[in-house]
Amino acid sequence: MTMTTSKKGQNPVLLWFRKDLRLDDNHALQAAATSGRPVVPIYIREPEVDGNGPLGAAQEWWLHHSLAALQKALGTLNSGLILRQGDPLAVLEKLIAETGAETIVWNRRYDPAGIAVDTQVKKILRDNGIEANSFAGQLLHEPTRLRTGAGGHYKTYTPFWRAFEQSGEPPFPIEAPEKLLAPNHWPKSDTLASWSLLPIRPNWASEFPDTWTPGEAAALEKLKDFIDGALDDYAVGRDFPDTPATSLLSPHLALGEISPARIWHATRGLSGKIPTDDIIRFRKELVWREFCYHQLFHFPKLRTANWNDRYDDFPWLSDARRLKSWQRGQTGYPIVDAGMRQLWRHGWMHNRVRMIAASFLIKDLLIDWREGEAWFRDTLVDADPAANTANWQWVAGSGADASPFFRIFNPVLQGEKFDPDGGYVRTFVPELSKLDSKYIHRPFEAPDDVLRRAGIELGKHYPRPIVDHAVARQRALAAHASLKNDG
DNA sequence: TGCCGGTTAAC
DNA sequence: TTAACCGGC
Repeated sequence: MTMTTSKKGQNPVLLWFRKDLRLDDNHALQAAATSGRPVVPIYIREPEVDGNGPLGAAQEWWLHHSLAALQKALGTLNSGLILRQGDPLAVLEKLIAETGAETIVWNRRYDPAGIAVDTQVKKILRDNGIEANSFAGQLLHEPTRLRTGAGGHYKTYTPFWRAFEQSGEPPFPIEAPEKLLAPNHWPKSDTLASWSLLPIRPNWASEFPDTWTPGEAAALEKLKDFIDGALDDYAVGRDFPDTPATSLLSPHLALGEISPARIWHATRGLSGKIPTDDIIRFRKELVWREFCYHQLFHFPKLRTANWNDRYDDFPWLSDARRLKSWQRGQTGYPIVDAGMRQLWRHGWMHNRVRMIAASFLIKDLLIDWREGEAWFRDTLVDADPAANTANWQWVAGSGADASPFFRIFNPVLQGEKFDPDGGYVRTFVPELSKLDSKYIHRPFEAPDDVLRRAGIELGKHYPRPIVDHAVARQRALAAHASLKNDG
């Protein structure tokens, strides 16, 4: 049968994948699979919005491999994945014309640019007689679901968490379908290689595969490993960057290779009916993700504007040299440099170290948090439009329920507290690997003979601190005090 | 999900 | 001399 002879009822359903690159717990997929019609799964590489690519470079590396994995997984359902690029509405209209589709389904996304696109697409397609249906599943609950007693949105985490807990269990995940009906005629697809998502020269992602396996299968495996292992010590272990105590699920979540509902419900029943401290702690992190989307939904400018406009007059410094030192992990503070180099090598940084590195940029260097947000967005494989922006504002003090600005991390003390033996530093700052643990977080205070024995000449093998923390702290407090005191 | 400096109390 | 505590930033 050819396209032109296909009868009504055999018109395919377009299944539009976005940041939901999975078969498990996928409601749009479920709707397509149970429609009784052939399904044409598609992925559209969308153009830049707001002068920023939708994805940073590290996440494009991930996307490449994730799409390859999804293509393969769809193959096991006797289906496939059509790749197109361009303005989504134009691409969809073309695909509708090519396939005769009368229905399109997708899972909702919650970043402002995505919402704007989807709202327009849905309206225009519906005006043209196309059935366009969207589904939930990227969050545990829709960002509009929880309301304060006064009917507004939450501005602090603890009441949000309480309301979340009291509002009932998140929906249970659904299983992947076993089969999809293939169309009689597959539309043309771009090749994945033609999108050039992988870095070529220099290949800064060369070590990513040692750390990461993108794709749904690896995500589910990682979840199982975490539940069976590290979750048991999560509440304490999560703060120690040299300990494998975190889930490592963030990049999988960021592109929707695994659903938060799947994760949430996987943590039940480990120790009877009552969740342990470790489980609660972990679930609270999932709910922080929800809280970040809650903020972004109700304050769409979150990436570019201070949530608290009191910070609009903050006297940030422009300092390209120091910004570059921070980006390259050459600040002279080992815990900061280890974190920034882990970010570059693995596309990921341990959460505790993210806070330390972010505090250093904002408070020790007085560089605008937006510079940090942009760098993380480009280099993190788990970059998320809500979490990345909300968390930078959290450190800066400008965000919702943010850390007070006067909470300034001392990078030496933080290193000594959370990386006491310096194992994390030695891994990512190898030039310090032979330094005594006593000085591993303060090489600038090490006696000459200690440095000599470790083969280190400060200023040559490893930088002296680019700022004196005690001085920088005072400068930061003074800068903060210069703001109008209205809250 | 701080740090700092001052005070107090025990030795 | 040091640990514990506290207020201020």
